Formats: sequence, C-alpha cells, structure tokens
Amino acid sequence: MSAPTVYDVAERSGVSIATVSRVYRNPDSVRAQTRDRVLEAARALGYVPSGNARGLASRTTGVLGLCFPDYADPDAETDAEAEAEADDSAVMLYSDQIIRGMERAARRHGYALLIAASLVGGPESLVAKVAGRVDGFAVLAKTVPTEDLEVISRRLPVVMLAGPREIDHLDHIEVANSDGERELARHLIRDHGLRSLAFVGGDRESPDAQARFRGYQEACREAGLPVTDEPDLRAEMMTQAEGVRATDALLDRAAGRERPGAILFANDQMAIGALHALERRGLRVPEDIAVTGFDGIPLSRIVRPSLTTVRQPMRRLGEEAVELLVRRLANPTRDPVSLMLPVSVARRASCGCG
Amino acid sequence: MSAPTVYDVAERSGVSIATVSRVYRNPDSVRAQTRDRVLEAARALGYVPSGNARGLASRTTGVLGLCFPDYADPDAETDAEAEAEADDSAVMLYSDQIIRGMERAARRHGYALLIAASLVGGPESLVAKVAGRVDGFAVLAKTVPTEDLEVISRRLPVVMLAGPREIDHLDHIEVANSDGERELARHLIRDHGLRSLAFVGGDRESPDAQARFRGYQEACREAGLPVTDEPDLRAEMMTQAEGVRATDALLDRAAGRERPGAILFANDQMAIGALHALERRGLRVPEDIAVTGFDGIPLSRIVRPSLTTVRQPMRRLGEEAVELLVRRLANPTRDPVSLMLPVSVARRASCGCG
DNA sequence: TTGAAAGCGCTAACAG
DNA sequence: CTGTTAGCGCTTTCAA
Repeated sequence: MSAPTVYDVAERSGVSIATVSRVYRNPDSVRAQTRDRVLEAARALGYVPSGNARGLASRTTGVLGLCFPDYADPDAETDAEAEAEADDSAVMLYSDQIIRGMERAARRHGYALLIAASLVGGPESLVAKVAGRVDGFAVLAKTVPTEDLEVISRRLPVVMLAGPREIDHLDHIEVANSDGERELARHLIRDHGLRSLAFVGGDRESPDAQARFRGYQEACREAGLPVTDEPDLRAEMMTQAEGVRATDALLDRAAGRERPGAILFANDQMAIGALHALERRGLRVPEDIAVTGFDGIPLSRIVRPSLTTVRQPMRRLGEEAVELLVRRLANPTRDPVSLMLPVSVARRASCGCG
Repeated sequence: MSAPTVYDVAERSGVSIATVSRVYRNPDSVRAQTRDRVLEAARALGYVPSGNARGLASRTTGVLGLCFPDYADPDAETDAEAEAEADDSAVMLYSDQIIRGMERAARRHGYALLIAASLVGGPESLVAKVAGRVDGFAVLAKTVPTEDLEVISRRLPVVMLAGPREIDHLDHIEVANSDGERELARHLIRDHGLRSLAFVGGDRESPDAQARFRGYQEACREAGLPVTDEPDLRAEMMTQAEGVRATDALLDRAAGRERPGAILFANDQMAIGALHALERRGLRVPEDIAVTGFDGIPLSRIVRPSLTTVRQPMRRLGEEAVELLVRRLANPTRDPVSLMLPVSVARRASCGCG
C-alpha cells in the first residue's frame, strides 16, 4: 500500500539493500547483470528513491534555496489594466529574474532550486523551512530576520543579495546603487542641462533606496547644485500608487513656485505611477518635466514614454549567488566574499533621450 | 562540530527530544516556560531542524515541484540584441510565468516550490530528483519521459501541464489551443476580409501546434475557404530563425502567383522571425500581408508592428496546477480531472488592428 | 562485487 | 503537559 523502499526492491531482485543503493548512487560499482535485475524490480514496483532518506543519510540535498520578499505590487495587481488585460509579462519582478539566474546556474552545477517568498503574516519561520531542506541558500535583503539568519548561517552557507551584509561572516553581493543614481543624475544635469531636480526616496530603512539617494546627492554636489539632506519625499512601499501620490504632492507643493525640471524616483514602479499622474495633470514628459526610475523592470520600456532608468543585473545576481554558494560548499572555511555588481543607465524617452 | 540535533537541544534545556520536537511542530502543546527554555537552548546552539529528518519521519515535505524543459530559444539567446543589450525582460518565458503562478498559489497553501529544468544531456533522471523531494509536482509537457512519469505517478500526485494527458490517471490542464486559433482565424477572415491564408505549423508531434492547426482548419471550413490537410509549412523548433526561413520559403513558393493575405504562425517566435523576414523583403505588415502568432509572449507586444496573437494564461496554469495538487493531496482517490483554460485573442497591429 | 549493521535527525503513538 | 520508544528509507563503513 505504501511506497516501495529499497527493501522491497532488494527482496524482489534478490540482492541486499546496499546493492540497491549502489545502483542508484554509483551504477558502475555494481555488476551489469545485477544492476539490470535491480532496475527491473524497481520499475516493476514503481520505486522512487526518497530524497528525504537520502538527504538524511548522506547529509546533503542537492538543492539550493532562495528566500525573497513578497514583492508583488498590490496596485499593479488590482489594477484592471494589469490583471485583467494581463500580460503578466510586464509585471515581471526582480525576484523572477533572480530566480531565472539562480535556476540556470544551479542546474549547471547539478542543483535544483527551492524558492519561497516570505508570506506576509507567515507563522512558521520561512527561512527555517528552506534552511532545513537545502545545502545552502541566498536571501534577498530584508526578507528574513537578521537574528534567524545569524543562527542559521552558522550551520549552512548563506549569501546575502542586494543589501548590506548585515552579518559579517556571510558572502554577499550588492548592486552599485549609488554609482548608478549618480550616473543618472549626472546625465540629467550635464546632458539635459537640468538644474532643478527632485528626488523621491523610499523607506529610510531601505539600504538600496538610501544608496540611491546618496548617489543623487553626490551628483548634485559635483554640479554645484543645492544638496538636500533628505529626499524631497519618501514612500514606504515604493509602489505605483505611491508614485502617483508623491507626484501630486510634489507638484501641489510647488504650486506657484517653479516646478522641478525632473523628478528622480528611487524605483521604476513609482516612476511609472508618476507618468500616470503627470498625464492626468496635463503635463508632458519629458517636455514639461523629466522622470526617471531605477531597476529596469520590463514595464519600464513598455510604458509611454519609455522610462529612463538604471538597469540592475538581476539575473546575474542570481548566477553569482549560486557560484558563491557552490564555492563555499566546496571550501567552507574560505574568507567571506563581497561582490558589487555594476549597473548601467538606460537612456530612454522620459528624460528626453527617446 | 557537526550540526546540533534535537538531542543536543533536549539535553541543554533539560527536556526530552519529544518536547523539542513539539516546540517546533505545535508550540501550544508545550508549557510556555518549557518552550522558552527549549527555544533559548536552540538559539544558543544554532539549531536548525533538519527538513530531511522531518520529512522522513512524517512522510511529507511541504514542498511542491515543477519540472520544465530548457526552453531557451537559442536564437534569441545568441542574438546580440537580446543578450548583450539584455533586458532579460523581453525574454521572459512561459516557464517563468508558470513558476510565478505556482509559487504564489503554493505559498497560499503553505508550500514551498522546488523547480528544476531538464538539462539537455542530463545524466540523472531529473524527475527522480524532484519526485523524491516533494509532496507532488507539475510537469510541463514533453519534459519527462512518459515511462518515468508512469512509474512515479503511481506514488505521488502529478499534474500534466499544457499538453495531452498521456497518462490517463493524472490530473491535467491544457490550454484551448484550437479554440484560440479558430477565433483568431475567424477574426482575420471576418473582420479583415482576408480570404487567402497560410498556416505555418510546428512539429507533427507537438500536440499544441497540431491543435492550433485544427482550429485554423475549422475557421477555414466555416468560412467556405479551402481546407488543407497539412500546414503550408512545418518548423521543428518553432524558433525565430525558422520563422524567417518559413516566410522566405512561402513567399518564394508563391512567386508569380498570388501572395497570401496573411500568414498564421503556430507560435510568436516564428511570427517575430517572419516580421524580420518581411521587412527585409520590403513587404509591409499589415498593409501587404498580415502576420499572427500564438502565445502572447512579452516580446510580441514590443516588436513593431506589435504582434496579433493568442494569449495563453500561463500564470493561471501554474495556479491551477497547485490547486489540483493540493486537492489531490487532500483526497488521493478522487477521479482525475482535466481542465481546459480559455485563451484570448490579442488584436494588435500586425493584423491591422493596431 | 556484495552483504550486514549501524546510524542519519526527526515524528508519532502510547504511556504516564 | 511531558517522556519513551520505535521506526521513516537511505548511505556508509567494514567485512566477506
């Protein structure tokens, strides 16, 4: 009634369970004749080796993991335009690209990939579930309580992605947020001659958003423009809806005074919201005002005007993560590594380059 | 030196291993005071429950799986335009969307998702690896030898996606290929008044491609147009390059005679190849000739002219797959289900609707 | 080349 | 509420 085991296969083929095991693990160590008998019995019984038992006995799983936050933009989801008319396509998120990258790389190394997003009100520690079933895993910043990570990373290779290292003995990969935004702001200032900029940031706790703001500040400083200590506005979740609100707030605030020549958003989603808001107000982009994002999500090139942004190499992030994990698995004591992946500015229509 | 176990935690906190286990499995069944002692010990030791041991003892994993083919379009990959300039964005594939859908749905049900693509020359049976580590899994058609599936599905819930059922006791979900293509052809005939159509199909073994051709035939029949037994042309892999070749072949063949008013391709990739080929020949789409695809990949709306196509609900496919798996897990003996998901025609520029 | 036996770390009755 | 006791199905020495 229950699933067949090595014992069943062994019995049916007249060998010991050790031999059955060998057939699956290292076929060449078994006489061809014996092997065939075993395989035949296995087939007849519908035998499938238990990954759990294997893992338990051998202390490896052949699986790498990824924990990522539930990044779904709720606005994009409920939006009839995005959901009903749904090309899911446009809504591809970071996590999807990281997954792609990791899956590819993992496959090359003979690993499968276990993915799990932190469910918002998740009861059980997401990470524990993953951690218990993989040989090593990557974590997107802010997905898992540092405290948990602290404990787990003592027993298992962990690589932190796209955030500050937080725990100093971990491998870690980040993206050149600051460089990218500085580059972008420079472009606006130097190539488009804009001198009145506004920056819409994210949560103060978001290292990415903060780094981007720093890049913006640097560009302003270089150009001799006024440098603000804080973004002109902050948004918690950095969603499209917040982009709309931020834009309205900024423009209302500027009413009467001179309107900024460009608004730089800490991510694409907000910038796209801004595009909508501006259109509603009858302002033309980029003629009346330039808009930029950050991330290079697919939607950014589909919206009209197409969005000038900074592309993050998310897929590569995933690939590098796997490389780091594999390398650490091979050599658990090597020193922690910290990588910074370069980004590139995508000059498109929303800044006037289209 | 090695990872701490329940025994270590039990000893350090002065309880039995059973209590430690309870703390993780059902915290409320342990007195708060005891629980805290255990948790503290666990923290101190860096204890992480072994998923393998848990799975082995409880006979469940809390993980669902997905096996998908290595779908990368080699043409799209090597293409400098797609790889170097790389917005991965445009290259999002079915599998990515299915993964999205499954991950979401799995999460809702408290499952994590294990994904594995069949590596081309893969040694070990991909599916065995997955099968041994999950409570149930979905398989994209043509990914796994039917023979293996036959064996495995006797022990584990399996749902077949986007293909023929192949094994009759499996749950299975397909997409209304035939309906979609019929709808599309009708639109061309009725709304655009086209009466001379050509169809470029795929491999005779591809059920999807065949079903699409049938839909095309039906529309022709309804409209009193000549009905061919075979597609005007077939392509093995249905890549862009083949789309180019097919288009050239078709047009060369028609040289002198009347050129078809529209070419319907069995998928988007070929249709996009056709767009290139036609441009090269100086033919305008849709004025001189209409072109349609099938799938609704992201690229289809980005190309110029944007491609009229039939959108497949890939994400929903993933969601439904999880629902089916969960339901079968709850009731292993219920009759196999077969779902057909509806598709929708996306009328865009390449047929003259843009 | 094959077999015997001892775990791997946890859950699941069943007692208490 | 907590402890005892068997396994779960496989890998892995160590012998034969």
